[in-house]
Order: sequence, then structure tokens, then C-alpha cells
Amino acid sequence: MAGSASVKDVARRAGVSLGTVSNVLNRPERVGKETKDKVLRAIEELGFVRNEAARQLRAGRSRTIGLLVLDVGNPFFTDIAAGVEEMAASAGLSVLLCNSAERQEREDHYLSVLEEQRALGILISPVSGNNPHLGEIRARGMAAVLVDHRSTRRQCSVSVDDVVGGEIAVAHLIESGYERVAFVGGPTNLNQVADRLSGARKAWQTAGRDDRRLTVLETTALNVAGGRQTGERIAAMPARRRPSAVFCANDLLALGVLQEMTRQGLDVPGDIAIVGYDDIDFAAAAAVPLTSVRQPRAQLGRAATELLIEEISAPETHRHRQVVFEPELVVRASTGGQTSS
Amino acid sequence: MAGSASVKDVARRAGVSLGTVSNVLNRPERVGKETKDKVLRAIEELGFVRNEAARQLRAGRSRTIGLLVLDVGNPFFTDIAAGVEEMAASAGLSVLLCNSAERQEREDHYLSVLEEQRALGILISPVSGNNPHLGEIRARGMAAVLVDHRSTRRQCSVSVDDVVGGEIAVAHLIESGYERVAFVGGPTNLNQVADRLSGARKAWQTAGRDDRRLTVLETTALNVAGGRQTGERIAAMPARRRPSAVFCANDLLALGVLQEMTRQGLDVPGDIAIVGYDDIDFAAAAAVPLTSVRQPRAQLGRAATELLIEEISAPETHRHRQVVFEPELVVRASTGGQTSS
DNA sequence: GAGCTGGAATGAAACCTTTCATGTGACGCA
DNA sequence: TGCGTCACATGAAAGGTTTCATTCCAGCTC
Repeated sequence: MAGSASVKDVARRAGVSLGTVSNVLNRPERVGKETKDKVLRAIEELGFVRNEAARQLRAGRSRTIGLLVLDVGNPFFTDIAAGVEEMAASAGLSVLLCNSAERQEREDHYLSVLEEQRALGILISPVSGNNPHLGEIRARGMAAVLVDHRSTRRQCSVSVDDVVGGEIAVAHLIESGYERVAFVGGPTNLNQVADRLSGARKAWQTAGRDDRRLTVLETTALNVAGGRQTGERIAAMPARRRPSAVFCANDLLALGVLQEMTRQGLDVPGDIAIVGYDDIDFAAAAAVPLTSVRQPRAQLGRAATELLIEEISAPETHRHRQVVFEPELVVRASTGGQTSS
Repeated sequence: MAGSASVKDVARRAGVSLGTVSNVLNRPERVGKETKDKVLRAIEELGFVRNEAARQLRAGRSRTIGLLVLDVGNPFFTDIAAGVEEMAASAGLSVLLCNSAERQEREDHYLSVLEEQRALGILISPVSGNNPHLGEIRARGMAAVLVDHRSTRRQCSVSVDDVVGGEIAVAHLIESGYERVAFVGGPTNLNQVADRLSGARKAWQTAGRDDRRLTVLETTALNVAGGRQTGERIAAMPARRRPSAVFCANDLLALGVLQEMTRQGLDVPGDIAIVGYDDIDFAAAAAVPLTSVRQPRAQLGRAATELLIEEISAPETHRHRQVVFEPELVVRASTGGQTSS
């Protein structure tokens, strides 16, 4: 009723000691059957609910890890979150999902919250390459793994090789015979964007093409709206200078571009081909299914969680590792491929 | 360094008492400037971080509310979450985002976790209409507000009138001259699905049409895959019996149907018109922009949070309310409307 | 110089759980 | 009968923060 019964109340009601109640809760095998039943009945009657704060205080640490992502609205990250949850649950840990919304101040806020909560560790896809606040927290002994962002030796990270990703995307466009290609993405200070562009350049050069002929259309954000704006710019170009294919830094951008192309009466891939990145479910579900660079999202989440758990359980012997997955090109209709899921 | 400096350590280092350190932290105006500086310096040097568990234990409650949604992968819910976060942040509260993934066992698990954490209150879009576990928790004094699910008098809820939503969707199809209409949605035990269908029926009858002529195509889940399967069924129908328009219970279904239609070479809206529900961003971003029933998602989140905060801060005088928003039809190309955002 | 005032600092108590060294009693065996 | 063993049960201590009644002290007034 009161929502405030404590072990003490339970003990009194059951006519046993405090410690016995605790034993029933945590080591039931050490308690006699009769006593156990009495205690369980008392718990039931009083509506006793364990106070996690007191438990944690006593234990000195929580059973929680934090997952701090750039954008919960992006299916890419919710898919990662699914992998994290799965792995964490099997280790008996809870996940605290936090959204920095790509803002440094929010990232810092949540880092503080997680540290005050005595989270066991933190999985973070950082807003910027080098957050001093994160450095401090790690220096105080907090385990942390970077997600979707490659780190230096001094820290664990799990990422996908974005340079290779950019490379296979543009190589595919070149092989398919597209001559005028544009890269769509930004802001360019994001690692993901920079690497994918540099991979694109690499493929371009490998094909012996003039670097200056790879147009870059910069966006302000990696979302659908940014893609639509870019789509307008493309549509406004004179047809003979318009790229015949674009490679977008993520699927949200690609979907925005696709929408705008269709709206302007341009055919995809007839007038312009599109390659996205991430291969979120909406990419395959688009009316013109998107060719995209698939990242193993759930696996990314699982691997990161595994590393984190390793660092947590054996901080002494733990050696930081940088896991890098290989991306995979999925060809669909938006570059003239067969429709497939 | 140790990540384990306590107020006691800080007090010793600064040469003051425990209580003074606490005052610096919580009521700095009551502390002399000189003392305050000493304490702050000690905090800095030791890397002291407040232990939230101890704080909470002492306070008896946390500064956290739980948000338990059906599917974090659905943008509809992440948009609600954005509204909740905004409102909660302005009240100085943190939000714990939990994903039941439409599974009752996970919902129950998170409810227990939230109660043990002594969350201030819970916002929940429930898996089923009547969860006894939630009832128990509420009986013990936990504040709770249902989200996207209308409740009875005994509880607060924030929802959108799904009957009206279904009505305006189908009325629009009738007015636009579509004769053979199908409803796509399921499982039908979900409130949302049942209400939207009943609204659809209402509009159908109002137009004087035979109730039996409104086909119902049931799905097993409200996602893109379910939509695609339904799309296959539709495409397999003989053209003369095929509906000329479908009303889908949510946008994910609608996007799935749309994709399949295009893949099968059917024109939208020429061969078949589509209306979705929720108006998530991907609806407008689809290659054939979707006509959809817009729900005020962020506002839903804000309103629910407001109600919850009210219930938390004045549990005695609080009277449960059922807030119901009106949905709004957004006409786009998928039913022959002008393309718009 | 005694007494008073108010701002500033103090430290013990309380919050609730878990752990662990200790206590109790029953039972079997010599 | 006495002793050892075993299975349970006990209760005090610890963990870090906040609160609040108390104490302290410098400065002021009469």
C-alpha cells in the first residue's frame, strides 16, 4: 500500500531477522522451507519492493550500462541498440538508452548522469572525435567503448570500415557505367562523412578519373530534410551537368534525395542513380529500393557490448582493441539492380 | 583517480565537515566564499563524483521517469520520446527509455525495474489493454499515464481519437471517388487497430455503402514486412476484384504495401491509392509521398509528461484525466493529392 | 566588557540493503 | 551422556549522502 515496506517491515511481519529476509531474496537455498514461505508471504502481503538504490549503495556499483547515441530517431542506431540489449540481457545487465541528438552539451549531460549513477560502463557514438569530458570519466576508471567511431590504441572501439564502404559504393557506380558522380554528405567534420568521402575518392582515382570531377554536395545534417534540399539543388542543375549518380553518406539523405527526384519527375535510376549507406529497413522498403552499403548493425551493438563487458570484468588484464567490420554493398533498383530485399 | 572519493574524503581534504561539503553541493548560498572555494578545489583535485544511489536512498525517490514504448524502432514512438524528453528536461527530470518490443514479458520486466529504481512515475504505451502487474504497481502508489491508449476514469491517458482518424481517412477515399476500399491492419486485438477500423466502417456507412463491401486484410504485425506481405496478396487478386484504395493502420504497413505495389508494376495512386496512419517523416519522404493521418506525436509526449508531473507533484488533489487529441488528414500524392511536405 | 545577534560550520542520525562472523539447537555417533 | 557437526538463523556493521538541531564565533550594541 504505502509502496514503502522495507526488509525490516518484512522481517517483523514474518517474525524473522533482517538477514533472513535478505537470504530469502538472494540465496534462497540457504533458508529453510518453512521460514522461506513465511517470508514470501510477508513480502506478498506488504507489497515489498526491493530498493535498488540501497542495494547499489551497498554493492558499490550498479548493474547498468549506458548507451549514448547520436540520434534515436535514426533506425541505424535503434538497430544497434537492439544488439546491445540482447547481449546485455544475456549478461544480466540493464541498458540505459540516452540520446545526445548530436549535441555536445547533451552528450556531456548524459555522461555526468551515467557517472553519478555509477554505471558499469558506457557505449557511446560520440558527437566529436575527442571529448575531454569523456577522457576525465575514463581516467576515473569508467569502462567505455566507442561505437561507430574508430579510436586510437588507448580505447576500445567497434566500427565499420567507412573508407572501404565509400570505395565499394563508388566502384559499383563506376562499373555500372555512371560517368558523373556526386557525393552527398555533411557536416564534413563528422568522421563517418569524411571517411566515406575519402573512400569514394579512392575508388575514383583507382579508376583513373580526375579527382576534381567528383562533385561534393555538402549537407548540414544527415537526415531526410537534408537530402531533400540537396535533391532540389540537383534538380536545378542543367541536365548536361547534372550527376548521373549520387552516393549519399547515409540512407536518410538518400531517401530525401530520392523523394525529391521523383517529385521533380526525374526517374531513378534512369535519370539519376542513388546509393545510400547503412541499409536501414526503410532503404529496402523505399518505392525504388535503394542500393546501399550495409553495416552489420545488430552485430556492431553486440560486439561493442562484448568488449565493454570484457573491460568491466577484467580491467587489469584487458587490452584495448579496435574491432573493424567490413561493409557490404547491397545492390537494388536505385542503381539498376534487381529488386531484392 | 579511484573513482571512489566520497564527501568524507572531500571534507577531510578541504579541512571542513561533511555537512559543509553537502551544503556546497546543494545550497551554495549558505556557505562562505572562502570555504566554498576550498571545498570546490578539493572536489576538483579528488575527482569527486556524487553517488546518485546514496543520494536517492536518502531522498527516498529518484529524479527519473520511465518511458516504456511498444517499439523504439518505430519513428512514431521516438518522436513521442522527443516530446517527453523536452518536457521532462524542463522540469529537471531524467527519462529512462525502455522498449517492450511488443512483448508482455519485457513490459513486465521493465515495470519491475522501474519500480525497484523508485522511478517517480511511468509513461507507458501498453502491450495489452489491462496489465495486472501495472495495476499492482499503481496500487502501491506509483504515478502512471497511458500513452497512445485511452484509459477508463481510474487513470490518466493521452491518446488520439483513432475512430475519428479512421473516419476521415476513409471519408477522404470515398470523396476522392474510390469505390473498392480495403482496410489493412492487425493484430485486431490492438486497440489502435480496432478503433481505426471501426472509424473506417463508420465513414463507410455514413456514405450509405454496404458494410460487407469494406474488405479487411489482416496482418500479424504493424511493420514494413507485414505491409509487403499484404501487398503480395493484393497484387495476386484479379484486377477487377482488387481494391482501388487501401487504408493502412500505420505508416510502416503503408510503406510496405507501397513498395510491393511498385515492385509489381502497379501504379500508386493510379492503380491503387494508399492512406497511412501516424504521418511519420518517412511517409512524406516516400517516393510516392503518402497520404496519412497525422498524430501530434511530440505533443502527445509533452501532454503525457505534463499529466504525469501533475500526478506526481499533487497526488492528493490530482484527478485523472483522459486527454484526446484530434487527428488530421494530410493529403499527398498516394491518393492523388498535390505533393507537399 | 557583558550580552546579543546572525551567519557559518558541525556532526550525528537516518535512509535500506547486504554481508559475515557469530549464535543456536537438533541430531547422530562414540 | 557428551561431543562434534550441520543446517539455519541472527544482528551488527558498512556503504555515501542529506538533513537538522546544535554549536561556534566575530562583530555589534549598550
